[in-house]
Amino acid sequence: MKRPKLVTCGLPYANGKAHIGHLRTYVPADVYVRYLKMLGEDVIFICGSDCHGTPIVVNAEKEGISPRELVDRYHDHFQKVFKAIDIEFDFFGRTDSEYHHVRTQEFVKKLIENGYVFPKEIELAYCPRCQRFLPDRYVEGICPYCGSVARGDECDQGCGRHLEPGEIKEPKCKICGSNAVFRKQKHYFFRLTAFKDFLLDYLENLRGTENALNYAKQWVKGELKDWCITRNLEWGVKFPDEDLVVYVWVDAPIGYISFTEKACENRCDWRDIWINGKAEIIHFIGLDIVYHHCIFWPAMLKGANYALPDAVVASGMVKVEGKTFSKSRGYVVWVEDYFKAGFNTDYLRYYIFNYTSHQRDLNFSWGVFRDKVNNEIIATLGNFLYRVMHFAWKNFGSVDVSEVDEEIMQKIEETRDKVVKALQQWEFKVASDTFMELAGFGNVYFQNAKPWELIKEDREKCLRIIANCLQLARALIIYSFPVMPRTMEKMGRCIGIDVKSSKLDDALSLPGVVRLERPEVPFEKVDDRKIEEMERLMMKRIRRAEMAEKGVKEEKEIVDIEDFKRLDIRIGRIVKAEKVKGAKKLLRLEVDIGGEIRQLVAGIAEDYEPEDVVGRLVPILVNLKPAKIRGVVSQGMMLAADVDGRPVLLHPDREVPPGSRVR
RNA sequence: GCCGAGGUAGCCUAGCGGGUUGGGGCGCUCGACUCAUAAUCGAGAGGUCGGGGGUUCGAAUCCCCCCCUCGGCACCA
Repeated sequence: MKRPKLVTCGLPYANGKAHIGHLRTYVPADVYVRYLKMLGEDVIFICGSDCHGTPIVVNAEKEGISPRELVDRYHDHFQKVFKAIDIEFDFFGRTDSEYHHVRTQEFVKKLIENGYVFPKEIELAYCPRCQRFLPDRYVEGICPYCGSVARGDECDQGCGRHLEPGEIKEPKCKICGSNAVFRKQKHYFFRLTAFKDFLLDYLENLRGTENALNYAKQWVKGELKDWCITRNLEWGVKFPDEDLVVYVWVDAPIGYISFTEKACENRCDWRDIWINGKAEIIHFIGLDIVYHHCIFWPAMLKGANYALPDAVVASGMVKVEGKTFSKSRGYVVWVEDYFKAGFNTDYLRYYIFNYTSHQRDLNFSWGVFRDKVNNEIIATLGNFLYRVMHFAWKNFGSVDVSEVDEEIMQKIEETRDKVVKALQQWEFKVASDTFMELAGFGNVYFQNAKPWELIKEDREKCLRIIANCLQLARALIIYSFPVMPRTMEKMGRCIGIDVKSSKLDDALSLPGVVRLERPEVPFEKVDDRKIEEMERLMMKRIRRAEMAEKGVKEEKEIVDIEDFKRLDIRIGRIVKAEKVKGAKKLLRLEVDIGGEIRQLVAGIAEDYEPEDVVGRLVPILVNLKPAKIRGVVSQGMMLAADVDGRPVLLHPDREVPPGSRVR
């Protein structure tokens, strides 16, 4: 009997909508689990909402609702999303439920009992008006080193230094804006430092993706610090005998245990998995939470006498159209957007699973999405399935597939072996490329065998060819089912396979007589107009975010033509340019504005060299009140486009005399 | 700044215990075919292997320096 497996996904934080970054972890995990099941493994797949923590409390407050109401909303949302995209957890729980609190408290008590938790007085920012202690990200003040505006724990806009509690000057509460004070308070710490040797040893044997393991090993070799595991909040799991809750990163991973308990009800004993170590535990996470899963979590488990994870599989981060994923800057693809577009959900599953190595960053692009769907899924895989099934149905109706060429069976078996091997190495792109290659092989075979000619001359021979092709099609449907379950279930029906209950090895056995139904077209093409629409939606979102960030209003107030006429704008020719001493952004320009040479200062030195601009025609606002900049008098202003804060020079469509008016 | 991952043709990538002309896929060009969703099949063009230096008879592959991208840096999920 093989060791059963428990597969988990990093818990989505119930504070925002599902986006493509979430799917980057969940889709491959789901596909992996489906393959395991088709390999006959006993596997439990769990996940759930992470419901605690400060941001949820603060956001709920902002909206004037309770944290639970906020969590309800996103918990439901995620469940709907997962259902819609065929991510099938055996259990999807939530960390604000009773059973999870019970499990967490028991866990923490065990840590205390084993001597791994100790109290310590620390100084924390406290807002007298809100009457509460403030997490660092809700404290704003002045950096004692450089004088910039800084947040509680780091001078994020200035010198970048890490700030210790109590260091920041003039602390203010970011929520209500009033002055904060520092107060001492007793908190509890987890003795992470006691686990250094254990972790070094453990990480040597932990399996998973290298990006996670190397990163964790490096951290542990350095200095570990004990870890504060309590917070001043009402919302969360109560810390035993204190008016504090446990830190969300303590209780969230314990969700893996409490959700397993629920998933195991009437099925198995969760203790076999989490206490007795009888199952293999595999965590799928995003690269951003490696620290918690490879360091905190194993130490906690060890400290509380639980079983340890066997593998941590970390997915790379998602970029959007080449830019760093950012909700606030608009570089985000919500799963809802995708649903609204009405695309087959299997496309997105394939795209995410196949786009690049699981460990690498995935650069989401609607254009690439369209190409992959139209050229790979449809042209290669879909076309092979359809041309074979359609040909067989139209010409024969039923085909005896009790005998298939050795060459074909070998190819099918090779493909299975390669897929399985790739999965074991978490090389998901390789796994899916492998069955796509089989589809390519099928197309070549069909093309070379020319059954459409044979049917006229040698019906028997044609039938043998088609039997071979049908066996290839069966294999393809089975092998690609975990990635594209919805479509492959449909295609399976046309060819008489119940894929849902199939095993991978079924592709290696012969079905006998296959009765064909009129095949459905497996996939609809992705339309360019739809893609353009999605791109426009994203551009709109990005632009709106940029506006909001810069604080620029959509349009300035309406002005009279007379107001505009007051501005004297002319085309001038730059006749001389040099850098302003001591200023890296400034150039001193001499500009011919039509019989008169003006001196002005322009902030373009970071983007243009003096010799690049001499001779150029540029628009100049000549009646601007003169100003002294860095000791140099500027009699006017050169106009330029502002692109992300960088100047881009403007010039007339054709040569015009200096002094020409702009109106 | 520190740590990790990465930088190979327009895009996705293989190769990285050094060794015959750096593989594959998409796109592109040309040709073939028509069973099939203008799908398929064949051929071809396209690369200073991030930059520079070094080791070597020989480097994408080893060493040094630099540049760029992404993630993390713990009381922030």
